[in-house]
Amino acid sequence: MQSPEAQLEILKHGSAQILSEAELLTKLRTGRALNIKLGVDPTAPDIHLGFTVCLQKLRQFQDLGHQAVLIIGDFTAMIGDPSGRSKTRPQLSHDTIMANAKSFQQQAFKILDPAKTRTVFNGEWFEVMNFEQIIRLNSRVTLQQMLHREDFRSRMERGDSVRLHEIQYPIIQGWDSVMVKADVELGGTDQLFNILVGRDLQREEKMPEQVVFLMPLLEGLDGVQKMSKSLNNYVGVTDPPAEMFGKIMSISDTLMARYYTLLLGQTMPDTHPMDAKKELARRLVAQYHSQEEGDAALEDFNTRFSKKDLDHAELPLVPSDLLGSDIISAVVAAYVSGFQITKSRGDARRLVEQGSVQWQSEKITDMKAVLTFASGGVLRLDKTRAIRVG
RNA sequence: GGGUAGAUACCGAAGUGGCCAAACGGGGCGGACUGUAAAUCCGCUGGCUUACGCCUUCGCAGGUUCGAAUCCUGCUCUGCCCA
Repeated sequence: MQSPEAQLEILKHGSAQILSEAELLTKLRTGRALNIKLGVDPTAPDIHLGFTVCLQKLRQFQDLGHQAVLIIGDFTAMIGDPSGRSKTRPQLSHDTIMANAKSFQQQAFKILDPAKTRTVFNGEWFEVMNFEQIIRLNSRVTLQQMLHREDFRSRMERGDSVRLHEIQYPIIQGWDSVMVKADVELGGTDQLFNILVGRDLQREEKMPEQVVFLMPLLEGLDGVQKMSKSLNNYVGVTDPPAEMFGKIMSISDTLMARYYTLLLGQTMPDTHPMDAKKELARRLVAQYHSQEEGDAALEDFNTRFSKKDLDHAELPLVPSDLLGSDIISAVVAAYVSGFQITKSRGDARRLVEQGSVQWQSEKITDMKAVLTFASGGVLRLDKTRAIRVG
């Protein structure tokens, strides 16, 4: 095992903030395997690259001989966190959550070492709590403390509602830390407050306090807002190779540098930005699928977009009898059958009108055009999608 | 419980009887230019229609009117102030 000082050096890389390094060093010096906590709410079955930033760090801890404690928030997920502006999150059934948790773990283990991971569900201790215990837990935290939290404060200033149970979230999360005796809690920078509450609770329980270990938040594909499902700017770990590759190719150059450090832990190579981006995309596909699929995705991207050779690209096959003979119906059918995307006829008409649709590399802008979709022909729909007539 | 302001399309926001499928901004999509980058320019952005046009939509349910996002009644939800 590496010296505590060396470990700290390794761990610091890529982190946003550690409270405090001195405390962490002290813990590392004890020489025992530390409990490194990371919590997740299994509200969706798949995870995205944003979350892997923390998972990678956790893996690093494991490689240094520490114990990962992955907390699946089955309890918290079931309540449904209604934060966010407009809609209340649908409450999930226990079955859905457990299914999500299962696929979540599967994906997390693409990064984590299962041998050094303890997975626990927080329903284990919360479901059995009675009201008295809950009140008692609540008595440990002040309202002022909770209201100081940035996102609550700003929501109140904006005049948005904050429901009472939301201010319990930090407490719930903090109690998790007590239950698993966390030495370190990992999280994004937006977790600072929650993790600090964990420290408070641990102190009250006369326990050593956990170190707060924050990772930067990964920006989503738009390059501005943090990667999240609801903003639809994410790359899912389970996205098919071509899609994953394509999404990465669409990011800005600035963002690419960041992805290199946060997702690969490396600096961006000093090549042409486009080559650097292809390399980034290839490696991410390789990591979450396989080396071969990474190479294949790169090759396919090259034929499709760099050489603009749709004829030799891998495209979904759509039987000609589904397409009909008018272009509008064909486009709609191609979206549904090739990509499971529902477009209205108006959408399709717009695409045709605006010159997005091509049949056999010829732009079709006349929506009255009657075409024969011969087998093997390529129908281009938009920038990224095309189908082959089967 | 009392008072008061509000609920408009993906989001923000205008519109307060007909000229409203609803200004404007953002986002999204498409085109040109590119490196599926950035920047810029142009177009589109409820459904059906080649089109004329038709249909559904302005929190929900009723009502007034030739005609309602706009007026009336009730309900639901939210902010703020008071208790």
